[in-house]
Amino acid sequence: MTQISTKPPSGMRDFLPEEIARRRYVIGRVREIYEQYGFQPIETPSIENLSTLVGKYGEEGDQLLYRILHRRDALRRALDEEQVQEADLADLGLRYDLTVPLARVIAQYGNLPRFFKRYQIQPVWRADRPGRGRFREFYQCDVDVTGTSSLLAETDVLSAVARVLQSLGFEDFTIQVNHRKLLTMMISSVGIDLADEESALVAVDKLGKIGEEGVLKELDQRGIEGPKAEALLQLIATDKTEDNAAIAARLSSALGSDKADTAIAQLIEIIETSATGPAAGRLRLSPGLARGLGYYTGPIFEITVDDLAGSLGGGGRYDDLVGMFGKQAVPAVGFSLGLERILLVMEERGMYPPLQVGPQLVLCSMGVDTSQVFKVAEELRQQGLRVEIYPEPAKLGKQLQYADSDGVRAPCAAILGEDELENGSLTLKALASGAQETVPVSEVAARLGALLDAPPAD
RNA sequence: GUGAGCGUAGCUCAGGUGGCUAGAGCGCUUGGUUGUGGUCCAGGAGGUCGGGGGUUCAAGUCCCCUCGCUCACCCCA
Repeated sequence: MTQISTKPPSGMRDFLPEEIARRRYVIGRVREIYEQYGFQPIETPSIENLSTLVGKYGEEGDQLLYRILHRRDALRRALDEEQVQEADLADLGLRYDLTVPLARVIAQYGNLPRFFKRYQIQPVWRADRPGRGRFREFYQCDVDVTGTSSLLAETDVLSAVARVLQSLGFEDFTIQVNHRKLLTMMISSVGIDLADEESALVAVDKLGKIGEEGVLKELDQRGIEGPKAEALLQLIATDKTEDNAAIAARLSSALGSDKADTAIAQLIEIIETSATGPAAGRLRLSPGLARGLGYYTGPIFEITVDDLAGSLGGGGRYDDLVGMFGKQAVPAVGFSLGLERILLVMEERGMYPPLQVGPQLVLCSMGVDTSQVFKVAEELRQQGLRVEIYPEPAKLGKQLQYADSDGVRAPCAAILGEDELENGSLTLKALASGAQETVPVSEVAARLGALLDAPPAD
């Protein structure tokens, strides 16, 4: 093939104006509400030192990091080494999430507020295989609170994301809640070796998808003996009639340890505190919820809706991550909304309001000098209108057709001919109804609304 | 990484068992209509049929390889 491919790389996308309008609408809501909850925006570089990223996400995550080769001489030197290791060839990587860069920022700057509440909406990159709602470059919308172990931070973060979804029109989401320490205790209480913890959790996490039979089979494949697997499944399996209090009581008596009770009490406190906010009634104790990322230490969360296999977002407490940068440990909790997932579900459910970003008015002209046309356009723009000028001489019909074509979809055309120019006026034409009116240039913005509302002329 | 399916015009897609210059709708464009579009009529442009190889007198069609995309699994946002 001699032609150069014009497609973007697999898993990456171009966004055309229509798509941008939808993305901006959602991002706008997210920002508005995150700020209402007192979070401040930050941004960090797309590229981090590899040492910042490696070892934070578990083995699987390390595999999915996009690595950036050394440049020029450094690469040549690395290639000349006797036994070249993959690790020697790269020193930088694209960020895999927004949480680790935040932890680096917290460790780096000593003068941040004691309770740093930040949000961050930027793309991240993962080298895995694209699928439905999965991309190699995708946006996350993170909120985090650092510097406090108070469970109010959890409540705040969960309420903020619940409010975002609510304001976008979601009525049916569930926030699943679990605790990392509870998972560990469940694993050990049934006699599974802690070395198998991660493996067992992956299997357990699939309960909702593959059912009890499926989980038992999967646990067996992972070398966990039948009786232990059964016992673990007993702990995590819940049915819809079992409410949060019942699940909590059951786990407490089954595990019978103070540590377990502490974790359970934390989750209950989060749920109870949230009861007066937007997350009320949405939180559900899910003993099987595991989450893949390695850095969580306390409560963990995930938001799901029934018609999406994955999640709309997830988060949790990560009290040890900042300390991994070799400085003082700082407790933190955060949540990440997946922009692409939200957009996918909204698209499928038709949840977008009408969004208009193109020109409100296309200025069409007939036999008028371009400098005059431009002058009039500027006057309209000064009135606050979004104005596009038809740039070439053409028949009026063609200009009108263009103004109403896909991808422009201006609600109105303005006609500037010799007559209008002479009178300092424009002929406005509402393109949907055909209603038409000649008005002074200075009054176009004021008259436009009424004209667009006018009944169709025939 | 595993399994299945699909790649024909800018877009959505037709093209039984191989057979003339590869089609339709939409879109684009010219004219009918020297300042009124979205209807109608007549024309026009646009395709290495994803790429490479093979079988054949003959391949969009059959076979092999390859690339890309989609769906499911895996994992995740």
